Amino acid sequence: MSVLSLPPLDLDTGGPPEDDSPLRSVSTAVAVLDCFADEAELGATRVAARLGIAKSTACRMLAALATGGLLERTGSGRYRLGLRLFEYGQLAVDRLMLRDVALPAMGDLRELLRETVQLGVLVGTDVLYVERTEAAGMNVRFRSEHRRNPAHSSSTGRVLAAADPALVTAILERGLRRYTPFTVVDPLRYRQILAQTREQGYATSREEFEPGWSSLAAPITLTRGGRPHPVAALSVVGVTSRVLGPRKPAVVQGLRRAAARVSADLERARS
Amino acid sequence: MSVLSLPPLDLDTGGPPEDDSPLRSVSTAVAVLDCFADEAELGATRVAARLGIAKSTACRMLAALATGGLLERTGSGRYRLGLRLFEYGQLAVDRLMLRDVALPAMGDLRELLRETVQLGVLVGTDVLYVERTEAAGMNVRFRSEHRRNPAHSSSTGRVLAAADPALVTAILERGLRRYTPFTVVDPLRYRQILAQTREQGYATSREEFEPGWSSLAAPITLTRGGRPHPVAALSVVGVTSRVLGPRKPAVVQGLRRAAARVSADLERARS
DNA sequence: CCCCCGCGTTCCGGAAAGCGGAACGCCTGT
DNA sequence: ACAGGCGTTCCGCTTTCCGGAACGCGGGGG
Repeated sequence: MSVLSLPPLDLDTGGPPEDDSPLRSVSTAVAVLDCFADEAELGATRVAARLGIAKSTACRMLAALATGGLLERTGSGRYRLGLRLFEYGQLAVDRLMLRDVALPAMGDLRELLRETVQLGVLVGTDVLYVERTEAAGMNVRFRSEHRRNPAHSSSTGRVLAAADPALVTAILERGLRRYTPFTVVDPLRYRQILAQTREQGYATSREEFEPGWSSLAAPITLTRGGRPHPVAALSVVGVTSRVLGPRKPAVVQGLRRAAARVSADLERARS
Repeated sequence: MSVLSLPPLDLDTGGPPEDDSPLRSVSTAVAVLDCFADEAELGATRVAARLGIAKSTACRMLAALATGGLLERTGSGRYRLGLRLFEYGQLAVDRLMLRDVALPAMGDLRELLRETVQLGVLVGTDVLYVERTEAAGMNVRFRSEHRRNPAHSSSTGRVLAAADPALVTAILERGLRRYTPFTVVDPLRYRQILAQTREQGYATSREEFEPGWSSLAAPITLTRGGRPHPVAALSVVGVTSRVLGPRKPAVVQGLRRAAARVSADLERARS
């Protein structure tokens, strides 16, 4: 089912050892970390092979990262991502002062619509979801393969791109990859959709990333320099007939109200 | 109220530039990251001052970490923790195959007791909570200052230390710091409590970390080498009278059942 | 309005640090 | 028992990185 939705794969991992920057050791250390995005456990030999560096170098990198707490040793001498990364990651999100502000509105919206509600921000040309409240009764916290989306095929990405011409350029340069038969891959059509998004104040994505699933998104804005500027987006995702069918007006209304509420609360929180 | 509960502060940050390891640049890069545990935004000058390194060095470190995505540039030329850290952190927790397995049981337990339920693991001599379901109706996701606890004063830490003599040694070496008038700081009494924890199969902490709040914890075990070995713990935290008063037997029973269920599910998941 | 201070960044030479190749134990699977 | 693979260590050469000083800029005070 979700075999189609392979994660977009990080840029330039697995290729040559990396180059374009000072501090070569730090760059390779980051590249080593990146190796663990794909595999849960790695040893020095695997890492050395993937990055094209000497085994001894890989071993030192792993050891250094482990003493720093970014990696942990598993019993068998291999390594995995360390829990200190979890702490740092939580701090990174906390400091956006976004999740805490948005959670109440997200909970209410989920209750109102009985659908999954997501809070997404932009990272590069991808959308990263920093919080999600699941629709169904039970908590199935979102798994890694659904934590990041290409911006062009998600409603969240569109609502953010609609107000950012530079981002649109970057997205088009990267190319509109097709994920389903419905994915919009024509640049002209994509720009039309963005224009429509600007007019409406919300965006939709009809089964453009995963068959059967659609989403709507509304921007969370922050007033910068007099004009409201989107910094994140709230989105509702669900089975197409449930979110884009007869209930669509209700979904849109609830979504826009929730996004407006979060925007106001965020404005207040950033005193 | 929570002024007492200062986070335990990471080891060896803010001192000399770090030393005991090969790969000096990587070590200092990690030290640079650590600087951001305390402050949300930092520039080259501040970092250089904190670590006792040259300003130029700090600048290169920041730039390298930023190109790696571990840091992000804020508008004014300063830096903050990057969202890639959030991704790595989520991956690190996902790969424990713990949170997903535990969430259903945690939700049920919260419904049953109407109290906050936590899932904690050990990192060094601290307890790190990787998931928490809040008691009250609404989601106030746990803030950074309550995401990490010293192991000696928390029920979770005791349930984990009860089965790990080496950990007890480490905890005692570090010292039993006092947080409230009720914190157990006598090593002998601490060992007695651990013995009692071993007998009972669960641990308690009566206002030993924050006045008014107490907790109970039960171990999540994994059979390794024939014997069950605790790898995490479920805990219930609430106002003392509500969790250690007349309801205590019910809390203990629910907690133990939930922990047993998670242990069984975890055993099954690690096929 | 201009100046000055402080910041982040860049440049450069000396020198220490890290890279790679090969050798060493250890565990596993046969 | 043996052999293959792993993570780790050692060592010399060379590369890369550190620190100090200079640069450009932006903001706040005179």
